[in-house]
Amino acid sequence: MIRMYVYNGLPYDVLQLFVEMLVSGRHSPDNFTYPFVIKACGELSLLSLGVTIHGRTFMSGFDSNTFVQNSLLAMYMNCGEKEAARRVFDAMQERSVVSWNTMISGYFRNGCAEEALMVFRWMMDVGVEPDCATVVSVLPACGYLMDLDLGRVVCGLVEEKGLGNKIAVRNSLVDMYAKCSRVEEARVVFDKMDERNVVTWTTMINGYILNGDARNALMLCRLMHFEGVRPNSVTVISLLSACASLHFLSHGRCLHGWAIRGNLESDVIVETALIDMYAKCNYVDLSFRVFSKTSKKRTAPWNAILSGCIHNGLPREAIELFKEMLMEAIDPDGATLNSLLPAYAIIADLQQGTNIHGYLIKSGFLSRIDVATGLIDIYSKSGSLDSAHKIFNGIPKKAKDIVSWSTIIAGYGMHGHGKAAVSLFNQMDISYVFL
DNA sequence: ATAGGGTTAG
Repeated sequence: MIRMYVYNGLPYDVLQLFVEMLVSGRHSPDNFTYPFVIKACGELSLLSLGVTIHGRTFMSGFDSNTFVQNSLLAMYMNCGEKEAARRVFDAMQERSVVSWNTMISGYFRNGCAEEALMVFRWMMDVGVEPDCATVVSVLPACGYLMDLDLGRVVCGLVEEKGLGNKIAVRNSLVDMYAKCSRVEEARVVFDKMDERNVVTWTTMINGYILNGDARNALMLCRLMHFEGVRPNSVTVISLLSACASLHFLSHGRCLHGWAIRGNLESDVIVETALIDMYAKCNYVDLSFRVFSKTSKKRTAPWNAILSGCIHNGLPREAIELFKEMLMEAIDPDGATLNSLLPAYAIIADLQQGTNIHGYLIKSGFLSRIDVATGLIDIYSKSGSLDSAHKIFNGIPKKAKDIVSWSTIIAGYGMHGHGKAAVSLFNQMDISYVFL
């Protein structure tokens, strides 16, 4: 019964049934029950319940069962508790390949790519035989860290051990090469595949875009269409960004059509990408048309329309939209402000600049270096070099970066204070220049 | 019977 709920994706019902089982007291859970229940806790990110059940497995002696331990590893990793997972892993007497794979993918998903590679190397050192899941867990970490050498080692393992039969394994190889800036090698793997799915095509298309080759990305789009593979929302988003960077309006409109036919256009991320594409093609009216149909409960489409207004020389509209956004109680984020602040720098109105300064203090966004830099630019373009310098001085010394220095120096320069600009330039840590 | 496994915007 519990298994049926797991297979049908009903983790909450799994837990309910487990509680009923405990309350009735007629049956006690065993080493087959616990993995299902622990998995349900992980899926729902119910850490405290997971810890309680971990305690129960300990009391009943099932915590030495490898299946139970592996499900605990996965549960802790799903809840972001990598230290707890590591403690379970370290205490394990017997580790299966699943234990190692869970640690590798768990570390990577929790933002610890280095640890993921460390576990993989450790696994190889102790002579554990890798499988398909090992490969698809370790390759994203290689790509993220651009560790091409290790990526090639894994590629060698795939050939040597014959792990390349699954499409997912080849897909992750394509992605790894593309992320390591080896788009030609990615293409070699791609061309050698005798079976490809929508993820394969999307990964290769995205690989070209990542490497600044939007034209080849769009070329591949034709081939994909020709082979009868239907794009999903990820594919459409990648292709829209290619159209945006090339200002290919007609191709972008065609993709908009694909999105509508594929029922993808109500996906917020797709809507956001459409708004962005139309704006970058300088058709912000079309961006507004898409924006008017979005749910407006999410931050992303607002950010896209704000930056679209700036791109199309509409700073006042951007400011109005931001006010509307606050009225609708949508939470702005760092990206919202990075899109908005240039609007104030363009209109160069000191009063309005002071108003937004107040908002940045109240909201706490001023502690972000990029936001503070945006405000320096607003003040210097509005003619208040004093205020600009005060903001600049407010940034801790070691947090100052090349952008904040350039902004304040440009401020002095544009007001004809050449000497002050040069003096500031000389105060700047010269190592920035070479970064 | 039970555990792990690919691509995602601003």
